[in-house]
Amino acid sequence: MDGYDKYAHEPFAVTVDLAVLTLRDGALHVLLVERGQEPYAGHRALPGGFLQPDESAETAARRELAEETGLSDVSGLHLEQLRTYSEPGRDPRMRVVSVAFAALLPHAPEVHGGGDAARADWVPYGTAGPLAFDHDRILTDAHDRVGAKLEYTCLATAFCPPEFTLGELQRVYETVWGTELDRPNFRRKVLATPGFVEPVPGTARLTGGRGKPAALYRAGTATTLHPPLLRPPREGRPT
Amino acid sequence: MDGYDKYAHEPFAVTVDLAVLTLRDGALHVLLVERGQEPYAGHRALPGGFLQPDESAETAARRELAEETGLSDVSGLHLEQLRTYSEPGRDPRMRVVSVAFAALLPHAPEVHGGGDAARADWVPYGTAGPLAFDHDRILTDAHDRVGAKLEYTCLATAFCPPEFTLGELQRVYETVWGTELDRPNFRRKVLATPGFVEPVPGTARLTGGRGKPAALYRAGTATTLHPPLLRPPREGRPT
DNA sequence: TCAAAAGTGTTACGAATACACCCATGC
DNA sequence: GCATGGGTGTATTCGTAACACTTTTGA
Repeated sequence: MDGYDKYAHEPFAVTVDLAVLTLRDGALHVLLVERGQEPYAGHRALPGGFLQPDESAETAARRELAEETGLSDVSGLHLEQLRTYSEPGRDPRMRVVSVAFAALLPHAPEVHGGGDAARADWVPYGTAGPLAFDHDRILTDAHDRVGAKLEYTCLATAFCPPEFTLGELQRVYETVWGTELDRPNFRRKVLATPGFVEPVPGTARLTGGRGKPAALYRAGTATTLHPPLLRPPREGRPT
Repeated sequence: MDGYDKYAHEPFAVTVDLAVLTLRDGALHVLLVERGQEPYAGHRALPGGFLQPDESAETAARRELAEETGLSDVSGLHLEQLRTYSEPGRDPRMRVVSVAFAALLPHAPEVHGGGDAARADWVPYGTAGPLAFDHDRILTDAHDRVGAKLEYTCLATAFCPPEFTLGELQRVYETVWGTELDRPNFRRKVLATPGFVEPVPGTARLTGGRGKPAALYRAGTATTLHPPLLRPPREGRPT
């Protein structure tokens, strides 16, 4: 609008923040860093950082994840824009507009601090106390979004390793939603949706050390679920 | 993370872009401006502009809409973040990160150019030729998102005036999806979903000049649809 | 009387639910 | 054997699809 003067407008800092979710020991975990600097030094926060001049928000998200937590070249990392948080005052230092991402991981590799993060840890979802900035809000939004997308997309496979059992897939839904599902019905539903999963022939794996070995499946080619796999309507939730 | 120097990082310009959709004469229309300045002077583009230092993206979106098209104090304007476009090079002048919004309007008030927009017009969706910047992509994303959200939210009422008939609501679905729906079934489905619509007692309105006057409804309090109102699975669409 | 739009009824099919039941493995 | 987890079968219930039919208006 005002032509070409790069400094004609108040400069905005643009950052990315990542809500990295995974399943560990049957519980939803989130990747948090401990901030090494003010503001909020010593507090926990979502990993993230400033965009560099030549990279998109998606690129910056992967870079920051690698720098701050050691997660790089992660196979199967699902990265997806959540929304952008731009309220004035969300960072006390200056005007910061942050593009938030939700990231899903099949396994939970060990992480370590780096860059501006004093340390990095997997923390069970919901036990992290107040986070820095508006990161509690971002984390809640990420959880809501992931829970909703499980219903009508194949997103659940992003929590699973390349080959997985239907029991593992079901535990993804149960963990994220916090509900129990009927195993036979879940199984039929998933197998009846073309492209959701495809069998890996002739393979099986013991899961809990006990029980019948389960057949293995791969993620299929579909991305959306028609019809959707609706979560059971809990009372108290708005219809 | 380099502390407090506002100019330590390359300055990013932050803008908002709006895909404003409405129904006119039974067809989906989008609000486009004609750019008055380079780059893309004379081309059509989505309305939008730069964030100011003291406002959020949502605030900026409403302000730019008023400035560039004369739409201000619009009752029933539904505004919703779409995603943020941050690829380097999407604006030839400098690094611009744009927060895109989808906006839905019940009626289509007359609009006029203003600010940096030479003119503003309602244009039938799909007839606008190539838009400036990556605005074709943004517009497509907005249409996809709205179409998808009709399935599992009450978003359709955002296209309707405060009081509307079920026929009008059905036409929203049919226009956005480009399909025909069975009227009796649509009717039952909508009325069976608590909180979707509520009747306005003792009122009726003629719709097409002919036919039986239709009962009027208001938007209800629900925001999500359980179970969803799925669009008919067209062949060719991925399941 | 006709066309157009709203509204009701009915039947058939398919999906989701809630189970009971069988299979394979480790201990 | 028995506990544990995987896998199959089935009856019932509910939602949807398809379509016939009635009602109320303007022309």
